[in-house]
Amino acid sequence: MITINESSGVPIYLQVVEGLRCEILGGVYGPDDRLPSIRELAVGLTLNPNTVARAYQELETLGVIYFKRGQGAFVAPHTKEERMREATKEIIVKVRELIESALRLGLSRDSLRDIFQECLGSKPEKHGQPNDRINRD
Amino acid sequence: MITINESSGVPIYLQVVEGLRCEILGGVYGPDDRLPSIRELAVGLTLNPNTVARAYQELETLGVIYFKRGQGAFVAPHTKEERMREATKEIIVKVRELIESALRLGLSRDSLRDIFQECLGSKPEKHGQPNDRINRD
Amino acid sequence: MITINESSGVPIYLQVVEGLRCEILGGVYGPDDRLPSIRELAVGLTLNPNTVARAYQELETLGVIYFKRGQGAFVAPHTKEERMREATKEIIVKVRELIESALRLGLSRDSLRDIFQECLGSKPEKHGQPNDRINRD
Amino acid sequence: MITINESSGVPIYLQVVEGLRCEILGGVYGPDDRLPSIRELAVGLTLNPNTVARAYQELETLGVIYFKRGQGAFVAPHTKEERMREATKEIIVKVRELIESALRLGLSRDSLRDIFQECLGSKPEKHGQPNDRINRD
DNA sequence: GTGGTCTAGACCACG
DNA sequence: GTGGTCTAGACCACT
Repeated sequence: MITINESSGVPIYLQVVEGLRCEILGGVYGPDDRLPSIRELAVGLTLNPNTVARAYQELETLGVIYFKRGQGAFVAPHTKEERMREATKEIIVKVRELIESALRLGLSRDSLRDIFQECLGSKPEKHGQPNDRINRD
Repeated sequence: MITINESSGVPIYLQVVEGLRCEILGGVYGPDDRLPSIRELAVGLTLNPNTVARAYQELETLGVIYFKRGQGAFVAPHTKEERMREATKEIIVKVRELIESALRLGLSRDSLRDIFQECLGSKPEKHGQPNDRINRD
Repeated sequence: MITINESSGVPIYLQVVEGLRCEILGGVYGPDDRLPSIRELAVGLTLNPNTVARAYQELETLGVIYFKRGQGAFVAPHTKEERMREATKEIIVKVRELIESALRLGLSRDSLRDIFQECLGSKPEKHGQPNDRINRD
Repeated sequence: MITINESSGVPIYLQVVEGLRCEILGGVYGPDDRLPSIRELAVGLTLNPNTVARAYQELETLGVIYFKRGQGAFVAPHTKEERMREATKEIIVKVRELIESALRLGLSRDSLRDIFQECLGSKPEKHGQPNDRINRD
């Protein structure tokens, strides 16, 4: 399910975009599967249909989905590998930016490496953070 | 020196904030040193004084600087260790967010580890990316 | 046979309209011949009967076909010359619009002439474009 | 000046897009020139700002303009040649579609050639069409 | 002042 | 039912 964080500063329509991309990547919707209609999703997420429509439009220009007139939106038949490559490229860009800003703030590469290790080592448990060493302040 | 990227999407005043924080961390300005005046910096960076003023305001609320009426802005007398801890905490939050979004996009922890290693291994050369393995696709 | 391109942006019912007009012009159906019923055509093209019905309606208002209650749709007894003149008029209108928009975009009349020559010179082969000179870049 | 035809069926925001593209191509706005603000243009064309904003967004994704936060929209510094090539490619696609539909309607290549010649030969005079031969019906 | 986002509600074309 | 377009008006962040 897609979750919307209204106070995160991230535009809602982008959260919808990312949420749907994840579901498609995760196999919730296979190639040429029909996505929920704009109105349905808008009701489900208690959003304005325009906001959802904007997300769908974004996904269309990204080539992730396509529309059939009067029938709805469908998952574009790209291979999972293609989409993984796309996702990986985006993450790499973000990692680079993060590293750059961290270095500018004066952190050493070694401490960054440690931080990565700590954060990555954590299991995705909902409650309780095993990395208290990092968390304390 | 602070460099401003007008088309990076990052608000200019935040670029100024980060730039000044780096200079302070780097020792360009010591505790209780006077920072350049808003006007001076605005002229130096060819920015609107309002933008620089907003950055200074932000730095004040962050506790990094303080103002003396009629005299200007001064570096708050925190220890360098304190500021490093602050910076580290911020980076950790960002790393966590990045990891979370990457996992949601379907990347494995192992591939993430690899990406970190690759990007971290890169020397901070300005031009040219040594990590062609990652860059190509 | 009529071919439907679902993702061409052209409304499906208009594709049906044009397809039938071509068949009538081509002599597949002569004056006062009975056209396939809406249901038959819908099944044959795997379309919604509503869509085909709308195409027939359009053709009726265009004067290309007429209906007999309970019997179906029939080709209106216009001469082939009349229909050709109609078709020609429509094409001329489109050509004018195209030229106008091209001129507004800054193309010269001479380059337009060249483009026409190139595109017209192409044989109506289904696959492969002989005009690589234009296509490449 | 941009003119909007409300009853042409063409979405208004696309008319704005094409209008601005023409003005940029025509040199009304040079590289890195500032375009009228969304609100200004909306008032000038008596459109809703949202509609104009959508046109500007479209132009941004097309790479024709770029935004500076808080300052407005500016013409992207592409060469006129690049833009001409783009425009030419689009026109070629349209010409091909037009020819194809004309052939399907039964017109011969020769008559098409004649129509092109007639329409192209016409000078862009506002009133009176010299091509009465084609116009009569 | 600038653009960006969101909501609300309307109308339309299409299937 | 579907999405597409448009308007109106609100609030926000940034310069």
